Amino acid sequence: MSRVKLSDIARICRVDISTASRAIRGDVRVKVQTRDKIKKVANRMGYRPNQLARNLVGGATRTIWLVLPSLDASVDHRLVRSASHQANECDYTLFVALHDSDSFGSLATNTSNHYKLILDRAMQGTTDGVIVIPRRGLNDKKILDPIARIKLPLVFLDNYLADFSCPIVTSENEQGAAELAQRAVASGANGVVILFDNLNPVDEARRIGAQKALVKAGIPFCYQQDVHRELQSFGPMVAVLGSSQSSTILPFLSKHFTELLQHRLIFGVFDDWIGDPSPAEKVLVAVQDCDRMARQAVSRLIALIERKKQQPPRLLRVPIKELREQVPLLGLRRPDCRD
Amino acid sequence: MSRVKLSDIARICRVDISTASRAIRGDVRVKVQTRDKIKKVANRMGYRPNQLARNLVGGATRTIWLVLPSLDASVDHRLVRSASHQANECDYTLFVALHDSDSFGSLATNTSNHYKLILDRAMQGTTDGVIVIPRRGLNDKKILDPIARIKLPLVFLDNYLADFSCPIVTSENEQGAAELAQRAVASGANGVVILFDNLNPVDEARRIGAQKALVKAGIPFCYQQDVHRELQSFGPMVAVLGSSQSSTILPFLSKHFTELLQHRLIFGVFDDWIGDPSPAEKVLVAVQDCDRMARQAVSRLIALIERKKQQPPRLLRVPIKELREQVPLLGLRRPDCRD
DNA sequence: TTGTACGCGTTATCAA
DNA sequence: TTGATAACGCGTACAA
Repeated sequence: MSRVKLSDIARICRVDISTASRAIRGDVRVKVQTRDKIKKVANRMGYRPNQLARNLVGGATRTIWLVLPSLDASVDHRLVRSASHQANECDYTLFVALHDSDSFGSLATNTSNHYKLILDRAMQGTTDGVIVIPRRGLNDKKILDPIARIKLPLVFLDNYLADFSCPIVTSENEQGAAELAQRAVASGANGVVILFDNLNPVDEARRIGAQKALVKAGIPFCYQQDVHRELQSFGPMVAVLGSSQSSTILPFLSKHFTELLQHRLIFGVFDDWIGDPSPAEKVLVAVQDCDRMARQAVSRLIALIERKKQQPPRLLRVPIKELREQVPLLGLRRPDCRD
Repeated sequence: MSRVKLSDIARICRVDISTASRAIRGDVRVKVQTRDKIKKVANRMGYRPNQLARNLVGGATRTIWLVLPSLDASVDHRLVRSASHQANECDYTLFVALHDSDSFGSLATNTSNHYKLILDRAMQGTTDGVIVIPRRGLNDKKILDPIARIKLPLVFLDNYLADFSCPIVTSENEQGAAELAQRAVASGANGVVILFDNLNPVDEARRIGAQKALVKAGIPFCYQQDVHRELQSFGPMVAVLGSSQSSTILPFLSKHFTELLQHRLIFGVFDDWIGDPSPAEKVLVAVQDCDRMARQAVSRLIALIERKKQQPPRLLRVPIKELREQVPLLGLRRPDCRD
């Protein structure tokens, strides 16, 4: 288990530790002969410099972390994959850490402890910078503040906290939601239920986008809390817009099942819809450009680390990649749909 | 700016660093008054012990890595999620590293460089142990050998290399494939195409399992290379068994499209099938118990790290979780496909 | 109960 | 071109 260390190869080569250190890092100030010999010996003995010690004296690790609550949503997979790719291409190694906490389940105490733990480690020189995807419903300010204080390079991805001065990469959420609303209207919706909350900037932007579009189109809409009152006043076809199938639409659906089934339904969500449109006769999906988002986040973080000039917009909004429509697989459900 | 360290709070409390060190770790040999005071000050100043330094003096990092080629398959998501969970519960932090290389795409050179890089880092004291999911088609022996030499705790998950003496957690692959075959036969298959290759232990086990089951059932079968010759001799209904939809069944399907469409089809795969059974009238899915596999892998790795007694079977085969059937959503297909 | 002094493996700053 | 020495932040025998 004991690994070969610098002093070992120094002793064997009959040079000082410092010489060995320099030789191994390819310092030109060491004579070529000596350098080659030392390198050879080091290689032969399978020497691996101890990163812990290196970091302790304060070097770069060429390592970045992607810290996120969980891998539950498909967006997360995509972001992780692309970020990892991009990091590799830039000769960095990206490590992914999940802290298992989101707005819903899990005890806030325990999980936010893991969150803190991870960020704590990040501040101890183990990584050159951090990409954070904050939790949707909880406020991460207190947890992230120390990072800002230390001035450890930080970039927000997807979601973000407004009161940090670091780069942010997110989607054109306002526009995406607006398009969802427009398409719902174009598909015949007589009224719209907006489920975007305002617990975080992303949902807020989406709420605003949907709202603006509907005002402009002159279509009535309401928010979750007013469904009881408003739903009847809507026409026969109702659209329900929310951020995700599993955490927004489905809970809402099961809560207001009987009322909703009195209408023809259209769902509008971000990212993806798994399976059949179900009680709805159509699902609209605004697909985020995860690949581009992740790549941008990594690039910006690395620029920050290497102190290069930043690209202008601190808050970068990546356009929605695609607006997809899904209908039941084998044609009709309900009276009839489409064309 | 720079973080508060032990010497800071020692100076403020007018005690020696060592006393502060003891107090903070709750050593009983320090007077209760002093201890409480020091703890209070440390808390107030937001002191966080530097793990790097702690580790350097010879502790553990309470950190483990999960190294895998990519996050392409849904199995991977599940494994990552559960492993992360389990690690957190054991008060370890799990970091996920992807090296972007699998049997298919990507230049072997560049990607296996990242692979090496990651494992190199692993051997530099930054982690207490590593869980590896090897690549399916390529041999990782050379890359993993150094890890074994160093005796860094290592556990294989899902797939594995036979010639390492570390714990292995995988599925009951042989039995799973056998069940797939049996179910295919029970569903009326008159002949079976086995696409499990023998490039790795997992596929090998599956191939053997399917083969044994079919011999026992007296149903004719063939491997990929003999399809041309054998397919006609099969009856009207043919089953195709492979490890995954995207990397096995679909490529095979498109390669032998016209021949296959002369038969009624059943597909059998592991883990999941996304979307409609397509030209097949039924899909059989052997779902691996990723949660249990990941948890076992983490537990075993931690046991190894903490030098606890190992559970007997070095090669643990977790039973298949479920054998699912998927048929086209709205009843039968056949005469007319797709619109 | 507390302080002294050394070690952990490297890098960096001086001298030589 | 090389060597001695001081950091880096912390743990811990050993001494007081």
